[in-house]
Amino acid sequence: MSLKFILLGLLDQPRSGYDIKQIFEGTLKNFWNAELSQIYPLLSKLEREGYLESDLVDSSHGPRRRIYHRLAQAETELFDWLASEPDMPVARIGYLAQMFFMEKVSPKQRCGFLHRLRERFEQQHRFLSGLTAQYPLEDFEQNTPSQDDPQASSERYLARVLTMHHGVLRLKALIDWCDLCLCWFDRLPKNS
Amino acid sequence: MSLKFILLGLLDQPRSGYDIKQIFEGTLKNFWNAELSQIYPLLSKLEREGYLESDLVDSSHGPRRRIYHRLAQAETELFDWLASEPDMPVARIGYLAQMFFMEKVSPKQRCGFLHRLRERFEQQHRFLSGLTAQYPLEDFEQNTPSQDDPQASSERYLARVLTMHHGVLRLKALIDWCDLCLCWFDRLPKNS
DNA sequence: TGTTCCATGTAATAAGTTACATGATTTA
DNA sequence: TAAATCATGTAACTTATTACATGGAACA
Repeated sequence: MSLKFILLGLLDQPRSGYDIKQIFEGTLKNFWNAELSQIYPLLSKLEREGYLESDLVDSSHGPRRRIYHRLAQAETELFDWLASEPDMPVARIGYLAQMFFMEKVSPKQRCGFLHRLRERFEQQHRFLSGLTAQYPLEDFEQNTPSQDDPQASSERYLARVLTMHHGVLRLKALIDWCDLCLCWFDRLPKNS
Repeated sequence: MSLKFILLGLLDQPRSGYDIKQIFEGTLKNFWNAELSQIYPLLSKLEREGYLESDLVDSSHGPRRRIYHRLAQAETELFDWLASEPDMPVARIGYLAQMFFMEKVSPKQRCGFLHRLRERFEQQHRFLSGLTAQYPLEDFEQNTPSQDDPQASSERYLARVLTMHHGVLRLKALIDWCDLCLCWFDRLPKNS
């Protein structure tokens, strides 16, 4: 159900399904993803249900594009979703399921697994750290210049910058956890 | 696909679908969940495919139970899964999707949302902290007594204790993130 | 006698992935 | 001329959720 609201949220300005997929690939992929084969049918369903309208627009450099824009009903339900309870479904963490049974394999395999896991976390952490460095929180300070345009600039994007910080803090904790695991696995006799 | 291996992993001793659901509710729910309506059909599919066998056993206090046990093929594929790459599908974090659009609502609603989120993390963190306290890592030290029984006790469960620590560290980071968000939202003018 | 727990299943629906099909335009 | 990118879709399949159906045993 969340994907519906993500699409409605991204249509704060008119966009095509292809445009939306670019946004998933570029910035949203840290906390959500959707394939074009899921986006296109859902957009047309939302149009049938009265959330959206679309126009076919010729493109200067490719085939015609179907550009969607959102209607009043979309904004109402979007705001309801934002004001409702935090969406926290059951976590499904595949690598932790593997970890749960990891006692079954050799110490060498256990450590190999954790090193590979750590390296992946490390990569994502480096990427997100670099990204957040480009948007310092200090720029959102209230006694900063450019208070003349209350609607534009800084305030509009604070929430989005904070979503990046979520990844940074989370990944740091997961890297620490890998180190904790490697540390304790090493204290076990190597003959099991 | 992970659920298949979780079921195979849990069948290190003979169990029924109902037994397995109890384990999900009790300890696995921190990183996975499955309903009985998913477990029963998958168990019978895995039996058809030659991973499992089952027997109908009368119960002293209720209807007869179908008890599954795993076969050689199950163990082979289970070990392959454990030695393979860490299973890290695209994260789908609904509350972060909400956060991404949170600029659209009032500061009061934003903070309400984050306080509710923080409270949920706090609850889970308290629960898992209490649980890990019952299984101190020090008990797994290699120069500890009871090295006389190498197969039993401590070593067998270290990986499982470490999966709990994953939750503790992760939730601590998420609580810190909520505090960071609340701190920076408070610095914004209250009139938007 | 009603509620909870034990126990196993099916059916319908929703959400997500992979594969397939089509065709224009741009770039190497 | 071949490959990559732009652009929109359908079909088949897998995974997960919710609702439904059944019936015995324990307990209050």
